Amino acid sequence: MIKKSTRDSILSILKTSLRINKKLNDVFKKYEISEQQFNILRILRGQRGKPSSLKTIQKRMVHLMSNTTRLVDKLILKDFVSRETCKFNRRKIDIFITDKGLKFLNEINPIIDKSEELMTTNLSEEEKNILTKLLNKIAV
Amino acid sequence: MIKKSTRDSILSILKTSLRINKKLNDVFKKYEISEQQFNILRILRGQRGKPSSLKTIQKRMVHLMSNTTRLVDKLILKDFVSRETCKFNRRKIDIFITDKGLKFLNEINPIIDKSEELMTTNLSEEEKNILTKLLNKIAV
DNA sequence: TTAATATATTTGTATAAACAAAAATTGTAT
DNA sequence: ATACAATTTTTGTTTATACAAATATATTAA
Repeated sequence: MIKKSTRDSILSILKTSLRINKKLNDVFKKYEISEQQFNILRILRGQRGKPSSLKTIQKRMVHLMSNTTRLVDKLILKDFVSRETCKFNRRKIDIFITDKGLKFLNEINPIIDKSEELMTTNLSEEEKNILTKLLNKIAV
Repeated sequence: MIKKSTRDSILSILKTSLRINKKLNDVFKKYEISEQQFNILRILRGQRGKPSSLKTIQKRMVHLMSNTTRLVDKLILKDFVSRETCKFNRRKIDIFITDKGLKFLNEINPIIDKSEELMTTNLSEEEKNILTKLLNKIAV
């Protein structure tokens, strides 16, 4: 028999995650971008000019799903990233964020940040830290 | 500027949720059922013989997505549920879990439970309770 | 050098999800 | 009774996801 505390905590994680995603997606939708595309942009910005390969991006993505290729395709259509084959290893694809991509990111990022702050207003600093610590001990 | 504690806690929730889902899906996959189908079966079992309408199921589902119809279609193919139009309101569809469905659920449920216990072994009872309490204060 | 193996990306395909619109039935107001 | 609105479910369509197979390049070993 499963413990009530176990079921409750697991279920709370799943449900809270869905609530968070829902709120974030409201913002993403307004800006006509998907969460995954947004995450890729952030990963690329973090590179500060250095190119990323698809593999690198994929490893860092929150949702490690399969089709980074097709996500990048969409970002290219929007002119948010550029893609060229790596000079030193032609198997690799170098992906960069464009100025337009950076500009877009700088526009939407504070809104996401604000949304995240708003979602956690009911928690103190200390509580957020405890929460993070506890979560990191789950399903490792 | 977003607080580190905020970003960390939100990201931890999303990532932990993905880890949990991944582990659960390993079990579901082995039993050739989807998480959503499993959830529907559990909702139906909770009715103890009383029929559920699609609407009721949808409201109780963790992922409140749209296509309960097609999920039920799949459960019917497996003979896990049955469907008939409600006698009193012909717009409604009465959905029941079958004996085969119950049997299946009783088989897979303890495995899911065990998996959930395993995922939370690093937390004490008290920690799990704290976790649940903190999560329920987020994105409400 | 050649063959075999490993790595990185792309493509194909099958399935699921999101969303809107349609269809069927019921309830309500005039 | 009729028209109109509300409820419940189904269907259509577009997009996303998961997974496997294919392709291209690089590395290693014989």
